[in-house]
This record gives sequence, structure tokens and C-alpha cells, in this order.
Amino acid sequence: MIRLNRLTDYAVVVLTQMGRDLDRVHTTARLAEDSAVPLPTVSKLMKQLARAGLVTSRRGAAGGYALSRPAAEISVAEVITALEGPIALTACVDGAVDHCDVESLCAMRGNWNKVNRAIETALESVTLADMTVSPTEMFALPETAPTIRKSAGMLS
Amino acid sequence: MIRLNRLTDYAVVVLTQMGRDLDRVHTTARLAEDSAVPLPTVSKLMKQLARAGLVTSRRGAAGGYALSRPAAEISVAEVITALEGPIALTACVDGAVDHCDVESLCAMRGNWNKVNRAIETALESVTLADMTVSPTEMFALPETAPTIRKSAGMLS
DNA sequence: GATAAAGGGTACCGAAAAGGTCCTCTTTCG
DNA sequence: CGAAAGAGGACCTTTTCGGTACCCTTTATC
Repeated sequence: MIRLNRLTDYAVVVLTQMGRDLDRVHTTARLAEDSAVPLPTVSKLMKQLARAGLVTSRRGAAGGYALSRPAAEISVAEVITALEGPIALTACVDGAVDHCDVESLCAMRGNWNKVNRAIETALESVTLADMTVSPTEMFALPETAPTIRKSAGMLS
Repeated sequence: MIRLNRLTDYAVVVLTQMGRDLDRVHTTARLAEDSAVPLPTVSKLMKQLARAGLVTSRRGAAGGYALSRPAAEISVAEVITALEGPIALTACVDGAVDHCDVESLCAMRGNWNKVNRAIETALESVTLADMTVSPTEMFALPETAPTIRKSAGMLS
């Protein structure tokens, strides 16, 4: 299974909650309480999200966090990217620079990238605002976007 | 980042190699040599893939593995599913029945499923045959080939 | 039929990452 | 000034992943 970190899952939950009232500044304590995510973890999350620019922070007393943009303008892809780095299935292995001596392995990299892009597109099409809606009312996800047409999408 | 196991990555490489000549039976030793993946690992992989029905095994002397279907009919999604279970970003935690007491968390489950399905669709549309790159096409690839990504095993 | 080649299954280990906690410093409102 | 809140690390613990080894079963071939 393609695993999404639990932290990322939490982040989406917390951010979604923040999206309910944009104007307010939310303290980590409050967010933790509302989302049932442990406070230190929320704190850690928000720091990362702030660094990525998804939320703005206000220090000092009466400080807190707020979404930097309306929820409808923040995609799930952005959240994932902020917490886990660029969206990409691994093609080549770790730091090992020389690991690409295997031709067959590297030859496929371009194709993986196609797949990556498809997934990225799928994730970009879902915003935090979409996550707040109940499943039933949620609009039908554009099935077209993520679909890769074999002829055009892949090599041929 | 959405991480794809290195094992899954290997599997695709190995299976793709097998797809080059369908009729032949490939021994794990040979596959390991060709793909530069450690032999015991290849063995482990093939066992799982055989159980999933993606490859057929022939035991005994002169035995080995062969694709159960043409490469063009095996999707990347199937490979991933065989090795990592159903494709799904974690929404609610595994078996834990009680973890869903947080309303806001569960309300989003349906939405995550939408995302999951989109990704699944994307992966299903790519077959092993698509992953096979001929040398000429490979060189036609833009910047992708020479660039080495330091990130490990990331899926998207 | 004996032998050797090859897959089948399982158990185990080490390393790495993920999830979480804690502590201290800095900022800012009142 | 003092309290509230974020910033930034350091640290630990648990799980998972990748990899290895061992032994059993099957089956061509001689």
C-alpha cells in the first residue's frame, strides 16, 4: 500500500479545521484539543507547515497560526509536499550516486515520472475545502485528470 | 512524501525484464544477475508475486518463473497491490476499530477514498509494457535519465 | 531411481526511519 | 516586567523494511 505518513494525515485534519474560520488565529493547544492529535505533534506539524508557507504564524502572547490562503486554494498535494518533500515514487535509490549503473533500472525512470505526474495531478485537484465536505456532497473528482492514456502518457 | 517500497520498485524492474521474452522461464539467479538485485531478495519477491498470480512458477530442475500474462496486460497497480496490499493512503488506521472517535477525522474518510481511487486509476493505466524502454527511446528522454535523485524510494 | 537444480516457506536480524516527547530560547501582548 | 505562545532542536522508542539464512518440496535429467 502506498503509505501516507500519519503526520500528513493529521496535518490535513488540522488544516481542515483551521479552514472552518479563516480569520481566527488558532493556538496549537486549541488545535490539538479539537483534533485529538497530541499537542507536541501539532506543534511540530505547524512549524513545518509555517516554514512551507501554508500557514502564517504569530508569535508572542495571543499568537497562533492561521491559514495563509483560503482552504479552497490549498491542495492536498501542497500539504504532502510540505511535509514529505516532492511527490515522487522512487525511481533511483538513495543517496548512492553510483547506483544507477544498472541500465534497465534507469531506463525506466522517465516512465516512473509519468506515473508520478499523474498522481501529483490527482492530489492537486483536491483542496482542503473539498475535505471539509461530507463524502456524499462532495463533487465527483475529475476522473479524467489522473488518468494516463497509454498512448500519449507513456512512451509511445 | 508518498513512499513506494524499494522492493516494489525492484519488482517492477524484474518483471519488466521478464516481459522482454515472455515464453522463457527465468531462474531467480538469472533475474538477480540481470537486475543487480540481490538474489535472496529476488527470490522473496517472486514468491510473493507468484502467490498473487502475477507470475507462474515451475518447480524442480529447469524450473523458474514466467509472467502469467503479457506485460501489456499487467498494470503497475497490480504489482503494488501484490506486494503492499490494496492501494490506499491511510485514512483511518488499520485494524484499530476505536480510533475513529474523532468525528472530524472520520468525516473525511470518504474524501480520502476519492483521492485513493484517483491514484489507483492512474496506476492501473500504466502497464509493465509501458515501462519497457528501448534504448533509442531511452536516449530520447529529456533530462530525466542523467539526473540522479537523492530522495530514496519515494513514490510520488 | 538417484541426484541435483530449482522453487516454497519460515524465521530471524540489523539498520533505518517514523512518531512522539521534552527542554530551552525568542518574541510579543498587556 | 511577566506571562503566553511560537521556534528550534535534541532525544528516545517503536516499528518497519530490507536483507539473509535455513530447511523442505518438487521435478528434470542421467
